[in-house]
Amino acid sequence: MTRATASPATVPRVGVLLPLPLSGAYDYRVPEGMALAPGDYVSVPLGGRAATGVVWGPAAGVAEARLKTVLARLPAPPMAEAQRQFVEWVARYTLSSPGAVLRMAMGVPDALLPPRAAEGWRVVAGYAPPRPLTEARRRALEVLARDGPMTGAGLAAAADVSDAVIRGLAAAGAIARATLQAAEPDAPAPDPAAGPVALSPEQAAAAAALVAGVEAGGFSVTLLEGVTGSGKTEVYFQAVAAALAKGRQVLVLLPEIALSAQWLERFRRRFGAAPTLWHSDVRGLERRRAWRAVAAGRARVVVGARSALFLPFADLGLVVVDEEHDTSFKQEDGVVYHARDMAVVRARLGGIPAVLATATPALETRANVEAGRYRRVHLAHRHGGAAMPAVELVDLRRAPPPPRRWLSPRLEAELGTVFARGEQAMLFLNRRGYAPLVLCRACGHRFECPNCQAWLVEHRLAGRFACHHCGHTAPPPAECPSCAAPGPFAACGPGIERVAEEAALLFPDKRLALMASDTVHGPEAAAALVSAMHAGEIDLLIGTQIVAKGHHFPTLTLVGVVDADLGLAGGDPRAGERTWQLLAQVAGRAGRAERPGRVLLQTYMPEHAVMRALATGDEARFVAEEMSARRRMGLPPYGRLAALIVSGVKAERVAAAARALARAAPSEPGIEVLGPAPAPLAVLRGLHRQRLLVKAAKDAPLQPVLREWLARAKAPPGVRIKVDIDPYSFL
DNA sequence: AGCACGCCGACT
DNA sequence: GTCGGCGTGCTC
Repeated sequence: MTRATASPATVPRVGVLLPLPLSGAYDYRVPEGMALAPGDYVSVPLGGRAATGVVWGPAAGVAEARLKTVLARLPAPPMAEAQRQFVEWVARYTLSSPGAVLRMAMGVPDALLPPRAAEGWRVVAGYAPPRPLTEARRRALEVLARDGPMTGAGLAAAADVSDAVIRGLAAAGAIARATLQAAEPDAPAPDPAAGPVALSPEQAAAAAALVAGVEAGGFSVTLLEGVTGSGKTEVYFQAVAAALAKGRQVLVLLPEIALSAQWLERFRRRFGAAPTLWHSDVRGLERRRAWRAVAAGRARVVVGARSALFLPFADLGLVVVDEEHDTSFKQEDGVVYHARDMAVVRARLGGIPAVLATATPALETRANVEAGRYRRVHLAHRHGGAAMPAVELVDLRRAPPPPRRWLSPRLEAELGTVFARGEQAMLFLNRRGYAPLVLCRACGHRFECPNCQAWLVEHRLAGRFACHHCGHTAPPPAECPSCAAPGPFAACGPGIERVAEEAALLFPDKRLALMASDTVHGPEAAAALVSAMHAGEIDLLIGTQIVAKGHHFPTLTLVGVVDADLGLAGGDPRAGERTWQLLAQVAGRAGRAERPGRVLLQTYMPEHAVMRALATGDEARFVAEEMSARRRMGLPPYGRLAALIVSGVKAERVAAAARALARAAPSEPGIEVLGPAPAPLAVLRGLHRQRLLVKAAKDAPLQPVLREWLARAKAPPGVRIKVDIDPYSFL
C-alpha cells in the first residue's frame, strides 16, 4: 500500500475530502502505525464531532497548529480511483465543491459503520428439558436447535410462539442471549443466462454490436436508437449480460425509476433475479445495504435514478442510460448536472462502454453521432412486426370542440369507433388537476400562489387549489379574497381531471382511469394501473407525461393528444425539440401489438414544424431544421450555455446584485453575457429571481471564466448565486 | 451539513 | 432585565 503521507519533514499528514461543501480537502495528521492510501474511508474530527471522509491525496500544508488527527480508518473497500476522478471532474465542470459531489457518492450517513451485530437467542448447551414441556416451548426449542441462533422476532415467527414463551424459556434457563453474526444476506445475483432471449434479426444485429463493445472493453459511447416498440430494452440487456459474464458491475439509469415496475419485471424474466435498486424512495436499512453491496462489488446490476451515477462502484463495466433524451436526467437542486452527460464522463474515466438508448435522441446526442464521437445502432422496425401508428392532425381552428369542451368532434368520433371495436384508448394532456387557472366571476381576481409568481391550479378531486412549483395547497376559499364575492369561481382551461369529466359525459358506460404523478402513489399503484390496462379493465386512460414513459399497452390502439401545442409556448429554445420528443413518445404507446394504432393530435398550429414532423414521420427534416436553427443562434449542441440564477428574499437587493454581476461580466472572446432579466418564474418559493445567461462558443473556456468572474463578484448578504451549466429548464 | 456566535422581540 | 429567533461564518 502506498502511503499518501508526503510529510514535510515533520508530521505525517493526508488530505481528506469531507462530504461537505468546503473548498477542498482538509489536512489531518496520520497517527503512528496507521497506513492510509487514497480512497480509504476515514473518520476524522471536525468542529467538535466526528465526520466520515475519504483520503484524497497529499496534504495541502495547513498550519501545523490547526492539524487534528485521523480517528480511524474505516473497514470498507476504498473508493476506486475512477470514482475519485469522477467526483473531481463533476465538481470542476459544474462549479461546485468536490465535497458537495462527494456527498452524493456517500449517499448514506452511516453506511460505513460496521454492520451492527444483532442480539438473539441460542439454546443453552446441556439443558435438560423438564417434562411436561408445553407445546409452544417445545416448538421454540426445536426451531432454535435446528436453525441455530436467531432474533427473538425471527424465533417467534418461525416457531409460531409469542414473545412470552421466549421470555419464559429464558427464565427457565433453556435459552440464553447470543450475539448474532452480522448477517448481510445478498439477494441472488442476476444470471446472464437465466432467461430466454428471442430477438429479431435486427435486434440481434444491434445486440451483437453492443456486446462487441463490452467485450472489447475500453471507453466507447453507443447510441441505441430504436423506434418506439422496437425492443431496445431486450437489446441492451444483451450488453448487460456480456458485462455480467465478464464479472463486472453494470449501472442502468432510468428516468422516474419509481414508476418502472414493467421494466423491473422484464429484467427479472431475463436475468432470473432482481437488480439492486437505487433511488430516493430506497431508504434506511435497504439503502445502506445497497450502498455497501455496490461498494464491495457484490451488487452486480444497479438500476437507479440519476443519483445512482455517483455510487462508488468497485468495478463498473458498463453504463446504460435508458430514455437518454429525458429531461428528468437533469438535476436542478444542489449540484446541478445532467446525468446522461455525466454518465458518459463516468464511462470515459472508467475506460468502459456507455449505451444511450432512446427512440428520440437529444440533439446533443445526434450531434455527437454526426461528429463521430458516438457510434449509432439503429432499430428501424417495431418488434413482432407491429406497424408504426398513423398520426393525424386535428386542426382545432377548423373544427373546434364545443364551448367549454376540449375534445373535438373528430377525436370524439374516433374514440367512439375504437370503443365500438372493443379496443382501448388513451388521452394525453400534460397538465395535472382540473383547471390551470381560477378566476373570480365577479371581479376577475386570479388565484395566485402566495410564494410564487404563478397561478394556482384547481384540483377538484382533492378539493384544493395547488401551486405546481412550491407545493403550496389550500382549500378553495368561500369567497373571493379581493372582492368578497362568494364562490364557486370560474375554472379556466383543462387539466386531465376536466378531460376525464368530459369523457365520462361523452362515454358514460366506459371505464376511465387517471394517471398523473399526484394520482398514482408509488410504484405499486403504477403497476396496478398498468396491469388493469393489460387485463382490459380500463377502456380509456387519461394521463400526463408519466403515461408517455416506456409503458407497453398491447391492446391500446388510439392515442388522443388533447393539446399538442402546450409545450411550445414561451421562449425556451428547446421547446420544439422537447415537444416533438414528448409527443413522439406518447404516440408510440399506440398499436404496439397486432392491431394498428392511430394518433390524433389536436392543434391550433398544424403547420408548425413539430406537428408537420409528427404527421409525416419526416423526422430527419425536422431534426435538420432544428439543428440549423441552433447553429445559427450558437445554441447547444453548437455552442454552450450557462445560467446564473440570482435569488433572495428582497426583490431590490436581488436586482441590484444581478446588475452588479452583469457589470463585472468578463470580456472574453467567444463568451457573451445576456441579462439580467427576471427569471421566467420571477418569484419562486418566496424568492425573487433574476437570471443571466452566458453563451459560449464550443471551445471557449466557459468554466474557468465563470470561476474567475464569480470569485470577483461575490454575492452580497441575503443574495445567492446559483450556477447552472448546460441549463435545460428556463424556469 | 452541524454548530457556534450574534443582534432584535415577548416573557419567567 | 433574560430566553430565543435563525442569519452568517467556520470547520484541517
